[in-house]
Amino acid sequence: MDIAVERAMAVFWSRGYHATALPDLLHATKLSRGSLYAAFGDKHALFLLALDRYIADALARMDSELAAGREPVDGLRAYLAGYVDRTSGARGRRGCLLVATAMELAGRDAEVDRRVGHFFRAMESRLADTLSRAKAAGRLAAGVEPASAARILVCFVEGLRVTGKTGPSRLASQATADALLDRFLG
Amino acid sequence: MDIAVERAMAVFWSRGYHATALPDLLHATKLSRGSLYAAFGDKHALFLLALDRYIADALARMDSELAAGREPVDGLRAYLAGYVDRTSGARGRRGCLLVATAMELAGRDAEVDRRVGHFFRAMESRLADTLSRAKAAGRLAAGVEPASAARILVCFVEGLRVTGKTGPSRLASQATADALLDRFLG
DNA sequence: CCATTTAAAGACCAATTGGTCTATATATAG
DNA sequence: CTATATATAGACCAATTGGTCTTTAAATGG
Repeated sequence: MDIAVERAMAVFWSRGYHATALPDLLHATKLSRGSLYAAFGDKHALFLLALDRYIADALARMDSELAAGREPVDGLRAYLAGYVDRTSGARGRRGCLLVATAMELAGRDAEVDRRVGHFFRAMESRLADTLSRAKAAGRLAAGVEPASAARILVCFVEGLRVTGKTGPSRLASQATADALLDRFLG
Repeated sequence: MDIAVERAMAVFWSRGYHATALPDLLHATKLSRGSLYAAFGDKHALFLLALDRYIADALARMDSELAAGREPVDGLRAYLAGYVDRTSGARGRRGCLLVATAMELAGRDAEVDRRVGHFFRAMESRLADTLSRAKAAGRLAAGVEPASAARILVCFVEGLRVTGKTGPSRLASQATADALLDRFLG
């Protein structure tokens, strides 16, 4: 049933929660109505599974980009490059399941609230760790605090996902990300 | 009919486009079904009017915060403080009609695309102008380009709107905004 | 006070929503 | 080969969707 969650995730990702109708999910998962309800309960439960998978994928990718064995500054560059890639052109227009969900459902769905909050905290703490390692290696500019720089980066990349919906060019986005990182590096 | 658009805006703002049902709009505007359709055509047309109003309000506020007669750095501080206020606590949880709309409808609704694109361009150009004035006054740190700093700020404030859905504390958000601005100032 | 426009109330519509259930087909196990 | 479990297709459901239309009430202008 793993593949069904992945396919459902793709539909919710492209259309959002409310705009995804049951026939969309049946078509994407190639499941019958009965099988889908037997396996997942209802639309909302399936959505939460899809969201969980999306979050797990994002955090796993982050862990590999910011791996402890790597040069922290290289990790940050790879992390930002990944976001630039995912927020430019057609991939940018597709958007982000987590940001779309936060805007559509957070504050009205406690299960979503928990997941969104957890994701932002997890992202921020990984960035703060990496920035601390960079600072210890003397790679950060004077006066840059890892904790607040991490919060800035979280806002920046989530903002990239928003502006990315207009499908900006990769070049412009990359230059913007580079300019921000340059402000942090010594 | 101005007040009706304003009330409709408040509903779309709180619930999003798809989750707003006609009875919600009728209740909020205190209009009858017939009157609403006679005045605005349909749900989608009313939504676009509400979005236009939201955008006009945001740009007007920005023009006053970043007024040409003012010290540009003071303007930037006021601008960021406004975002901090609107993205913390309960106001943060309410979210942003423009960001929610971008995530929910951009790429599937050409009228929305045009408006979202216009808004981001307008915001970026206002910020770039203000940053240029700051640079001319010698208030910018060495190596800070107004154009890319403006794009960074657009991403940052839109990211604040996303993370704001978790209702963070005003203090933390303000400290983050201050830390970012400090990276730009000499 | 009357005539005319304007708006309100709400019946009504077909289509769609998420969800259940039954009947049929298909595997699978013995 | 047969018995049983599993999944399919799709009928069916009440509720809700956005939207129209008619009837009644309320303003408004003369």
